Amino acid sequence: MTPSLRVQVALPGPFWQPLSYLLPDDVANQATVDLQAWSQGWLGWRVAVPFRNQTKIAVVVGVNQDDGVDASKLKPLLHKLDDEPLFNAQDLAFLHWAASYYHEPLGEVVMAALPKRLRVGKPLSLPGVVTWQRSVLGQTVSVDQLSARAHKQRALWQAFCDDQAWSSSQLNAAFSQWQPLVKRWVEQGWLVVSEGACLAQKTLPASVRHSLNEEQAAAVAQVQASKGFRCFLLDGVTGSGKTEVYLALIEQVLAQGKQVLVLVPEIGLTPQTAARFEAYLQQPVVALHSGLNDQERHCAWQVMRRGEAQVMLGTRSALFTPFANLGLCILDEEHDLSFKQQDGFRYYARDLLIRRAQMLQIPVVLGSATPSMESLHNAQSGRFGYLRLSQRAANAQPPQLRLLDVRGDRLQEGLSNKALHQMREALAAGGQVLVFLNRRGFAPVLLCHSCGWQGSCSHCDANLTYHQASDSLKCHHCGFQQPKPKACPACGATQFVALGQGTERLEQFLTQQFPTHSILRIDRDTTRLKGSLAEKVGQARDGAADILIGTQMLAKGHHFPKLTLVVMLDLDQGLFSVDFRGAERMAQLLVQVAGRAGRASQPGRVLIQTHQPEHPTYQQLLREGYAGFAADTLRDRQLANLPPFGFQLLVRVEAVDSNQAVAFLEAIKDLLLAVPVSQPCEVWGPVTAPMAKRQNRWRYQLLLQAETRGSLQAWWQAVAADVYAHPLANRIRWSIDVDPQETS
DNA sequence: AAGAGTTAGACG
DNA sequence: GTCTAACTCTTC
Repeated sequence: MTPSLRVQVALPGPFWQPLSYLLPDDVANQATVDLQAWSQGWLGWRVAVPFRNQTKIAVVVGVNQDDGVDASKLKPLLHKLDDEPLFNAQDLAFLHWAASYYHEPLGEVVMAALPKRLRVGKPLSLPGVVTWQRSVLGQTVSVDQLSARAHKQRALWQAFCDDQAWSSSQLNAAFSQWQPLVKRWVEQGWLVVSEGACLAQKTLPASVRHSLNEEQAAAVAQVQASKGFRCFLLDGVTGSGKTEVYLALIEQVLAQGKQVLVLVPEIGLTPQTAARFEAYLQQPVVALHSGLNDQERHCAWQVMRRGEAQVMLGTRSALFTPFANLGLCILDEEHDLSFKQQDGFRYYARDLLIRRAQMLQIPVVLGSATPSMESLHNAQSGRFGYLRLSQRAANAQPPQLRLLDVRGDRLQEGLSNKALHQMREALAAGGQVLVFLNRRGFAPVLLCHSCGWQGSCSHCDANLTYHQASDSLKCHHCGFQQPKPKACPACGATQFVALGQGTERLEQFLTQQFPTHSILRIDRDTTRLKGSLAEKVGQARDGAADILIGTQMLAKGHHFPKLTLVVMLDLDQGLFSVDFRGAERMAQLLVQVAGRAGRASQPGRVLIQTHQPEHPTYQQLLREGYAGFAADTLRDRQLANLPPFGFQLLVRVEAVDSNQAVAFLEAIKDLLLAVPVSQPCEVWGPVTAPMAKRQNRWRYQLLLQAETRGSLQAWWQAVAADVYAHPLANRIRWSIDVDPQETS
C-alpha cells in the first residue's frame, strides 16, 4: 500500500511545526507518480483547511514530508483558494529563514507576508477601484449653478469638471467630508460610479532629470560593478543627495527589466517622496504604508507579484511582498528604529532585507547620514561596500553646531535668555527657527501643591503627562487617559503644580514671548489626523510659520529651506541613558535635526542647550562630527564586547504575578548555564525591564550575549525545547527578541 | 489563539 | 450532590 499523500500548511497561531493535512479524496486519487510536478501544484498555494470545528485559511509550506503523525489523525484539506500559488520556492525559503532566525512560528511569518484580505480568504483578483466621474447630465452642470457660499461644494465640483475620474483615496487626499456630497450627486445623476483597474491610472509628474556629482557617480558605479549579492553602506551627510544615487541605480535596474524595492522609515513616506521618484523614473511607483486601506494594500502586493509595476516604495512590512523579478533593494535612513518591529513578530527589516537580497543574489544599498554602529562596522570590516558622500549639494554650508552652556542661568520654561536672544536675532534677520524638544504634552509631571501627590499611571510604572489642550492626564505608554482631577486624590487640595516642559507648554510660552510671530507645533498630538503631518510639514517648508516646535517626528527626512536656527532642548538626558545605545541615538538625533537647517543659501546654526558642555560625547561630536563619535563608540563597544562586536538575544516576560515572571526566567537561565558551549556566551539577569510595569503586567527580561550569531542561535536552540515545555511557558506572556534594540 | 475538556470551589 | 469559574490542553 502506498503511503497517503499529505501537505504541510502554515496557519496563524503558536504552532512550532506546520500541521499536516491529507488531500481531498478526489485529488488524492489523481496524484501521479511524478511527485516533483505534483508538489508544484501545492507548494505556496493558499488552501482552506478544517481546524477544530472551523475553517481556516492556510498556505502550503511543505509537501509530503513525514512528520510522524499517524495518518488516521489527519483531516483532508477542503480546497485550494486560487488558480496559482501565492509564493514561489524562493519566497518560501526566505519566510522559513525569517521564522527560524526570529523564533517565530512560520504561520505568523507567512501571514505577515500576506495582505489582510488574502489572510481572511478574499479572492486573489481585485474588484477594481471604485471611481466617480461626471455623467452626461453632470456635464451640463457648471460650478456657477452651485450656491456661491458653498465653497467646499464648489471646490469639489470643480475637481470633477476636469473630467477626471476620482477614487476615494484621491478624494481623501484632497478633500475632507466629500462622501455626503458625492453620494448626493450620484443620487441626482450628476456623477456615475465605475470600477477601474486596481492600479489606478495616475498622471505622472513632469520629468525631472539631474546630473550626478563625482562622488555620487562613483557610488553608482561601485554598485553597478558588483556581481550578484553585495551590501553597500551609502554614508552621506544630510543634503548630499543620496536620493539621486538611489534614482540612478533604480533606473539602471529598471532598464534590465527588473523590479526595485525601496524601504523608508514609517513617517518618511510622503506623497512628495513618491512623486519625486515618479518624476525621475517616469513610471508609477507603488506605495505601501500604514495609510492605505486593505484593498489598496492588496492591490500594491498583487501588482508587484504580477510584475505589473516595477518600483515599490514602502515601510518595513513591504519587504515580505513576493516580487515577480526583484533586482535591487534600497533601505533609506538605515539607522532608523522604525525598521525594527517592536511587538508581535519582532523582526528587523534592515537585516531581513539584506538576507533576502542575499538569497536572491542581488545588491542592496543602505543609506544614512548617521549610520548605525552595526552597519559602520560591517562597512569598515569589508563585509559591506562603503560608499561616501561628503559634499552637500549646491555648495550649501554644513550647519555649525554650538553648545549653549546654561549652567547657573535662569531658565524660563526650559529656555535660557541666551537662546531666546539668538531666536530673536534669527527671526529679525528673516529666518525660520526650530525649537526641538522631544517631549509632547504640557508637563511630564503634575504635582499636588500641598501634599506632593503626583499623577502616575495605575497600569504602568510611569508618570502621567499633563495635557493642557484636553485638560487631562495621559499615560504615554499605555494610552490611559483621565480628566485632570478637580482636587488632589490624596489630600483634597485643589492647587496643582505642573513640573517640567513639554511641547504644549513651550508653545504657550513662545506665543507670549513672540506675539507677532506665527508658531507651528508639530508632534503626535497636533498630527493625529490622517494627512495632517504632511499638511503641517508643507506649511513649515513653505515658511508659513516663523517658529517651529517639534519632537523627533520632525527629525526625519524633511527639509526646511528657510530654517536658519535650531535650538535643541533637553538633549542631555541621552548622555545618561541606561541603554548602551543611548548615546548613539542621541548623536543620530542631533545630527539629523541639525541637518534640517541651512540646506539652501543661508548657513544654518544649531544651538544645543546643555548643562554638560564638557561631556565627551558632545565634545567629540563638535570636534569630529558623527564619524569621530562613531569611531570612539565602536572602540568602546569592542572593549565591552557589545554589538556590533557581540550578538544579543533578549527574553522578555510579562506577567500579572511578578514571581512567576522571575521564576520562568531563572528556569531558562539554569537551562542555559547547563549547556556546554564552545565559545564565550554570557547571560545577564533576570532584571526588570525599563518600565517595570506596563498595562498591569510586570516586565522582566533575560539577556543572552555571544560572540557570533551562530553560537548565540545554537545556545538558544539547545534549550528551546525545554523552555517551551516548561509549565510556566503557556501560562505567562513571553517573547524572544533577537538583536534587541532596547536592552536596558 | 481559542474553544473544548477538566478540575476545584461555592453553596446549601 | 449541583453549578460555575478557573485552569489545561490540543489543535493536523
